[in-house]
Amino acid sequence: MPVRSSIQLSRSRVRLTTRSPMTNPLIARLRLLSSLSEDDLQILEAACTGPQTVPAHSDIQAEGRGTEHIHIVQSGWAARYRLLRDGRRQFPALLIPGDLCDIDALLLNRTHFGVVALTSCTISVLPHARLREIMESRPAIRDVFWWLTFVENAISAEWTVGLGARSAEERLAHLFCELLVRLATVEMTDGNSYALPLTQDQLSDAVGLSAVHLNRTLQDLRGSGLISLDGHRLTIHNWEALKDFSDFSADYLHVEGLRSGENRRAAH
Amino acid sequence: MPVRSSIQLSRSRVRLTTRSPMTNPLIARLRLLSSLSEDDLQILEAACTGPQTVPAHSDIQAEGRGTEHIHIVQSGWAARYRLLRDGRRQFPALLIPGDLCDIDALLLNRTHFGVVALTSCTISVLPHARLREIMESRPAIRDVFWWLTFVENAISAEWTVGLGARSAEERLAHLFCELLVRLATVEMTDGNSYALPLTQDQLSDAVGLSAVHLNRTLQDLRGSGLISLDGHRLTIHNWEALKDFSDFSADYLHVEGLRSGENRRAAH
DNA sequence: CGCATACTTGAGCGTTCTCAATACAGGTGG
DNA sequence: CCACCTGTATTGAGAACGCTCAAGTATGCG
Repeated sequence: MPVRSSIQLSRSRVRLTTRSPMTNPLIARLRLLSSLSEDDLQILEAACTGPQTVPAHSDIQAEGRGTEHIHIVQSGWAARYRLLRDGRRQFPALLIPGDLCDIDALLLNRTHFGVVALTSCTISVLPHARLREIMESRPAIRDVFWWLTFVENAISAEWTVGLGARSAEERLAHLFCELLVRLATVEMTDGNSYALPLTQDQLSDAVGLSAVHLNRTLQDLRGSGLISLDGHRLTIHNWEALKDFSDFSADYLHVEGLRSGENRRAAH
Repeated sequence: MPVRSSIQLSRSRVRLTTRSPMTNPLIARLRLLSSLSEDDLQILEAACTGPQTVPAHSDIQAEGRGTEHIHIVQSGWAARYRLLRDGRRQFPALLIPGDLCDIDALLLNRTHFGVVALTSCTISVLPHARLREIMESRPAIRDVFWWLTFVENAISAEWTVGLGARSAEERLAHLFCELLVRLATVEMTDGNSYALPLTQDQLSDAVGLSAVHLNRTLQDLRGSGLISLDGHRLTIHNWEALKDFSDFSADYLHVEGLRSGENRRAAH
């Protein structure tokens, strides 16, 4: 039993050698977590058109607008955001490669949240019309997108709990745990360490703290020896202790994948 | 222009005379907000089995369990909850008649949130297997359930924003606005007033405040003349002012109903 | 080298918390 | 009808937490 255990996701379904580093991370994630066939994955990948670059700080999707595409983060970090009257800003979600920015626009007229690129991002686009076609002919894909919606919902609920009931330090530690697990599913971690290219300002909008207090909280966390954050690389020195401190459990991220599906099959 | 304007939802599709007071509130809500046919509504209503009574304070769905049914609130108030190690509790969602308690269990193995009855509730049950059958034969119903998921998601995001960026008083005022609109869709309001059967303890778990501070915040709100809360009836004396104070906009509740659907039709 | 952005630190204030006591309400049994 | 009991609401006081304002220090880029 190593003193510093490290997070480990099952990678049984992943064939690293067959994937170029430029592979769509959403596809990578679904290959790992869903039971979609290679066929389905390829159809989906083909439907994602033209990754285009969005510079940091600019909107991927403006607040209150409609859209006819789903935006998918290919590389870089983004966030859903909401501006309050007096200029306060809150991120209800942080988006990393493989995340859908605005799937809710598929059925909702307007997204009342904007999506902003926190770093320079490449974003690919999946037209609603095309996705509807695909979902019609491939029910498994439809289920996967619904599943993704549920997972997002679970993350959102967990953030609500954190903001409502956890202290600043716990909240931040919890976020670092969440990010390790989520980044691991798209192979953006290196052991217990990952690149965290956000500014403290941006982090503070995610955890609902002022930038000043975020800075101090970060120092407390560093001081406790649980993590370090130098340059923009976050390292978790003691995963078990950080998990324990922040009361983190990866359950809500549903990293174990889709329900195995006897019931679904039985029903069809 | 009345000084105290009152909230008004379009009720054009509702035929009040044809509905008994015992009608399934989920069906009532969908009749109002979705474009489901009367046929679809009836199929759905028929699939909701045996409303059963759950006493206040007991679990409708235990934390971390799986389930083979969707639980639907018929009457009474419930909440999704999450317990933290040290006993703190947070509600990521408040559930009123017509709400689905645990639709995510349809695709997720376990719900990591519990559902508790806040008052005595009647809960009806929709078996997953049956719902899957129905969704297979009635795509419109499938879309409506996905739409409901998105709306929940939007509410959850809005709560995140509130907890992260709004003051105690704004947060509480915002919740009162939200509840007015949501209750109006199931006809549980009387003008700008509604029964709010929750204890202050329960309210405090929804807005992430201590019970003591919730009490004081409530008094501030009462003192400002915007609302009153006597017995368990909440009255909003000045809807516009309360909306303005809490920066509330009903957009995120999507009370205007499903997207009109040209795109959906075009794709099929 | 200089400017802009990000990070850090200090100090004081305001909000929200905890602990603890008190008041009030509804329901039960004597 | 009253005494009591439990749960809920209210109040006070002090402490902790997180905020704002403001200054100062890195760091990176042109």
